[in-house]
Amino acid sequence: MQEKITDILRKHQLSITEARKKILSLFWETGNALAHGDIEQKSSEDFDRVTIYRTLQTFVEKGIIHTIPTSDNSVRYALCKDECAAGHHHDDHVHFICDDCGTTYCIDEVSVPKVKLPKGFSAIQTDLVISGTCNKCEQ
Amino acid sequence: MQEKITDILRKHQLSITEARKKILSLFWETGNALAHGDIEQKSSEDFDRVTIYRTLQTFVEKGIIHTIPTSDNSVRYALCKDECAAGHHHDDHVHFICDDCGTTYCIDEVSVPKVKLPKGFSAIQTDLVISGTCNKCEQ
DNA sequence: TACAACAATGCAACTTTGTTGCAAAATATT
DNA sequence: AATATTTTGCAACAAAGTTGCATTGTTGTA
Repeated sequence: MQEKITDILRKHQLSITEARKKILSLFWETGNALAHGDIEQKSSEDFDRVTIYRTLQTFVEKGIIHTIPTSDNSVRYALCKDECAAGHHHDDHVHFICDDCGTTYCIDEVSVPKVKLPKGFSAIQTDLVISGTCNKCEQ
Repeated sequence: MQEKITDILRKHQLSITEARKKILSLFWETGNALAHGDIEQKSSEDFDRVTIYRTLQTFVEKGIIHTIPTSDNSVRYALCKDECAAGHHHDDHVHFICDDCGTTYCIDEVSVPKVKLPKGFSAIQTDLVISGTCNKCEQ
């Protein structure tokens, strides 16, 4: 586990620090997406708020995590798959946000369908975000 | 024009005030989506910041405008079509955000494709947001 | 039209969220 | 182990969003 974490950091040419190891392992443990606030709650005793901001920013730039757009002004982050490289994210899976429990899922098995745009519009990034009830909150 | 604006407000059982008329007409004039900041810039001399927050909130609740999720922590708002009612938004069109000029478009002619979700997940709202270059910034 | 009831606004104060510069501490490099 | 480089924490700040309350504006009714 710790081995895997440090491996990822090393692969992306980042120095191994406590903050980065902790935050990265939070993503691995939960499996789901995390907002800045989530991380702050789970590690505010260990790290300064500023460190979390900077760490997340670094991870996004290096292609370790990607952002998920939401309607409620709270960007969430989730682990990227291996194909993501620095500055070039290739996350074409669907994101699901549960209205009940607030959990954000990466639905890897469903990919975002291609869409034809009007003349003059060219797509670089496509995000499909679905909200509703997740499999834990159903019934 | 002014007639149309007051009509919309009346239809949604909202009292006709200067702030609401002004903000609603801003949406009609630009045609595109607006962030809170955009509105504040265009009317900060006329209204207090708080009034804009509350007006936007009211409009969303009444189904006059809808929010568009973005990855950069800046919720944008756009006019709803007639099918939207209080608390029940039915916007199934695609949203496009230009990386160059920042303009947010509602692409009404393209509708969001239906997506099959894993067992236990049920969708209530689906948002498809595409970023790239718009028809004014191309070439 | 004037009046009362109600709703919306502005103001002030506050909370939350995010940013920046710089010295101290930790990490990497030799 | 010593130096160069990076990262972190702190403080101070800027921006974004919220809340309570007195004042103003709007609506419905007489």
